[in-house]
Amino acid sequence: MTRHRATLADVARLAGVSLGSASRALAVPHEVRPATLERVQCAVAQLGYVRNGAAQALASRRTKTIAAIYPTLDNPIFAVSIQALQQTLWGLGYQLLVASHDYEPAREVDLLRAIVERGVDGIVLVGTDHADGVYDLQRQYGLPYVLSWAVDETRPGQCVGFSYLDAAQRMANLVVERGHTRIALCPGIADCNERVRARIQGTRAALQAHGLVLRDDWIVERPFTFEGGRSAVAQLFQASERPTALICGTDIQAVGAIGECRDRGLRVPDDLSITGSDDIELASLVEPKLTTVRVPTAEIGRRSAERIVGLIEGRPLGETQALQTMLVTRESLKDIAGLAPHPSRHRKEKQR
Amino acid sequence: MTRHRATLADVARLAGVSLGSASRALAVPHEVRPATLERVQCAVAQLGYVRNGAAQALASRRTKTIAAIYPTLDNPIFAVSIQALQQTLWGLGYQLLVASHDYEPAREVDLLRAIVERGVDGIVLVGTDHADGVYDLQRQYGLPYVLSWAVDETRPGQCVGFSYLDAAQRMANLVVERGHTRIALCPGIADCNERVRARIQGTRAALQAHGLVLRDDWIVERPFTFEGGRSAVAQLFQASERPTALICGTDIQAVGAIGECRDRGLRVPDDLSITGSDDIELASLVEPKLTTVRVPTAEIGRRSAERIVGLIEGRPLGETQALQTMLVTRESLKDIAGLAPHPSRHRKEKQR
DNA sequence: TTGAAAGCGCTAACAA
DNA sequence: TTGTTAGCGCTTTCAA
Repeated sequence: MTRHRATLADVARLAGVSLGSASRALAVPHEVRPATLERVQCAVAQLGYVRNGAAQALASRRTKTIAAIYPTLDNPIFAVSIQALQQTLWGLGYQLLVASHDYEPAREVDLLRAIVERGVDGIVLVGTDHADGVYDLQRQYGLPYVLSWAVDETRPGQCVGFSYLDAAQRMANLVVERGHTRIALCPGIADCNERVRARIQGTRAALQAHGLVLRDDWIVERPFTFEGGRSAVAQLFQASERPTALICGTDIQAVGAIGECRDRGLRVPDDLSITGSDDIELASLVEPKLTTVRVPTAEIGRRSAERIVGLIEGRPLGETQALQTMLVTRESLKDIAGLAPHPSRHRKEKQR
Repeated sequence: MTRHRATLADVARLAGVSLGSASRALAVPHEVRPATLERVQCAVAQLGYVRNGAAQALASRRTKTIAAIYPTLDNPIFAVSIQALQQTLWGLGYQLLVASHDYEPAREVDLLRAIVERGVDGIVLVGTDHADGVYDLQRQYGLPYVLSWAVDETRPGQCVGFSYLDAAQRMANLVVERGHTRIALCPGIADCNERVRARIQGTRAALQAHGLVLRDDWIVERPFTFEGGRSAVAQLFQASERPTALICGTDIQAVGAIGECRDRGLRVPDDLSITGSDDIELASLVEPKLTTVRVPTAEIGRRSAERIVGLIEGRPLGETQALQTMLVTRESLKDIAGLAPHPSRHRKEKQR
């Protein structure tokens, strides 16, 4: 209720110590005499003193704040990761500033500039594909940064993620092993998104290894939304030649695709197998349950927090290594090996 | 690449103007001579000058940052709202600091204290039910705040939300009109959450108005997660007497409940009608599609941003009024009016 | 272990 | 319109 907040000088005065001692009592309590400490603490309580962060930041050159820039905040995969990031940072004594660029590269540069102006100790970005301005700003101001959802050998110690390439290959292998040869891909939108490109590349490689080809007109780039998945199905089914399997870049797209199939009277997986990626909680709640690849969503948030703080506080945590992903097979992917469309094939189905 | 960032003094020196002019050129460009402005801008560009936010905050007593404290960040309803909040704030020239307390009141006080220390211009909270410490801190430091997801006549101009009471009543009315008399409620967890209490109260009132009662053992308090919905169904179906309808507090719980029913071989809505709330995108993608109540999720984020900034900048936006909600009827709620449990009844089913 | 004092980089009041 | 200057509240030498 006082007109202005008590300052540290007020505290020092009331405690009968110097400004320096008061500051130390708060910052390094073990370096002041217990008696001094107590008097300061008492004065703090009495005045309801709360530190002025701006002054502290100005004098110490540390803001104890990390900024994170995401494509969007409302994709569940990012939301879960942000939640873990924030919680971990809080445990480490840092606050989290968030922003989203909605997949617009230019916007990301603007955001970053504003954030640098505002002052943060470190930055967490998503992926490796950023406008030059992003890296320029970082270089210029020597801000520590972590690229989450990424692995990049050229940036040891700055990435936290898993291999999208590997995950895509394994999923494609699984689909092929289940007997599919007419496979479509709804990978997201490749522009400015190396994760989407890795997905395409991995899928293509896996198909080629089996003597199949990933047709260009069956790569349907759509946003990472339910609607994106819906519209991919709509697009694929307006052509005469149709795939038997659709590999989606995210579970969200896959669920949207399933919904669109239902609305069109297509049975999943009988008429179309659909797979997702991420293994969000929803994946096992939809009908049919989704075959997908589990990715370490919360772990990425947690480790990104630890790593950026480690970088800031000069505790390098060693090189990063790719986190593991895991195929989760459920009902949305049908085994059609042995059920050849025309000629019959024979092959053991169970357990491979 | 310079060892330290250029300061405004550097800019002023290079431009051959005073510190004050340089400051004004950046803050109020129309109040300096065009020639001066240009020289400053030129120097800024040449030095790659970026303002020091801490110094600016210290001198001006404004941080251009808003903090928002949410129960969790990964509930889609909050994620969408946060996204809108952040985008709107960015347009108004503010940054967003976020934190989550995981429904622990004590944690919220800690977070708020840390945030106040760090320095923000205003705060956005969720709901009205907060530990005393929260309001104490606010009062003590005179921080402007907005309560989102709330309506409260005692705080004119500080709330942005809709009436949970009204929404709950209307949903309960709908369920009763469809012929249900054995109605269970999975409202969330009431402790420290006035929204959940309003839901219970509204549902109870609606039932009473129809001469029905909301049985205490059919109020199943569960977290706002898929799992919460699952476990509500599990709980209800271990008793011998069973409801014909389950009203869930969120779509997430409703989808979890549907999943649990499926796993137990119960048909929705034939064996159990299920309704949700929020009308998240998923609501129309699950099978059966969810009857729910649409709430203005993004609008709440947007308006909260406008309101908190209005409060800070002394542009009061007038009293807040409750936003509107809308019942959305889909397949998960069965019309059993006219279909008596044993004796058969006849009545037109379609289109009501 | 403590106190004194010099900034940190900027804003804003005031004077010119 | 511009320059000068006194802080904003804290951290951090340096000396005592």
